[in-house]
Amino acid sequence: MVSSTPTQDDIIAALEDRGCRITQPRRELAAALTRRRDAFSAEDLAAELDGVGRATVYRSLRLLVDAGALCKTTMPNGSPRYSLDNARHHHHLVCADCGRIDEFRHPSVERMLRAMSADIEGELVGHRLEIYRRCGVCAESGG
Amino acid sequence: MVSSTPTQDDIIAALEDRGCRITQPRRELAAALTRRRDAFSAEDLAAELDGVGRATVYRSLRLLVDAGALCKTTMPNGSPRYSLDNARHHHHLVCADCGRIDEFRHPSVERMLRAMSADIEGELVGHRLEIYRRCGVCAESGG
DNA sequence: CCCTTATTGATACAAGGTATTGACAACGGC
DNA sequence: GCCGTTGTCAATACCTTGTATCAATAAGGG
Repeated sequence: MVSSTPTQDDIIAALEDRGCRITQPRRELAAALTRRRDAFSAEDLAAELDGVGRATVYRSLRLLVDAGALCKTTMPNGSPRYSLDNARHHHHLVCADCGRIDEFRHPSVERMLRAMSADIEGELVGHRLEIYRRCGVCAESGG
Repeated sequence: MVSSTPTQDDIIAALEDRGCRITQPRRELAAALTRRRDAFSAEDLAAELDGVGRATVYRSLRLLVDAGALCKTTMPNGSPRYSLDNARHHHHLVCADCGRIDEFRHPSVERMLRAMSADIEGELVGHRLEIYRRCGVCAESGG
């Protein structure tokens, strides 16, 4: 159970758990991920990893999202960003200005889903929730 | 105030309200929209509107989303869909199987947002919420 | 009816991602 | 420790969902 920022080994372990082979490109990718403290685009990451093919970066990102080691978040303009997954179940607090992504958990979200499932026909199979805000830094700097 | 499924005239009116010119392509597009009872992709619509350029379709869809006559929703796989906007403020109930999109309003959503805004640093500027389910039809037919 | 200006269609381009394919390398078996 | 299987790789082509550009056109106010 990973409960704080994952290390390179945590990411590798997530792949091993899924029965994936641990290859050199995946090791490089895991290392690059742990160096990133912020949210990033797949293209950014691919550009950083010179020896690794673009398709491999995309494939690995998908694997890691499926494995729960990464989160994929949508910016207000629809552009996707990836970030390390710190906690179990959470949602995303996205700064509409600087793009910074924080995870958060709030009991009201689960409460909302429970309340809705009672009133909704059919079985709930998932949800997508992003909260957009201006973060503290942007609120101060931006007028 | 449009409160049930909009007609072609409602869509045209939404464009007029924004000071847009009512052109032949936009009339055709509005007619095509009212013929669609389901959610659709922009490419589908563009393919249906033979005389209308692809760029025009995309431009008009954006206008109509901005004007509040259309909703843009994200499917579980990330692919976008458009649907007519029936009510004022609402969220989307998307069937993960057939792609059917229903609008819904539930007080718990607003309650959740209020509760969170109290606990979140910075100003909330928006949100994105989709609920994925299996609709009644799919639950019956699909085993 | 004319003039201004928004709008159009065509086309090129961009972002983000998947499919294909021949080559390669991980790793289990021995 | 070597070998064969098979997952994975890089490269590349392609797809989807748009946006930018630009010359030609048509809406609609005066």
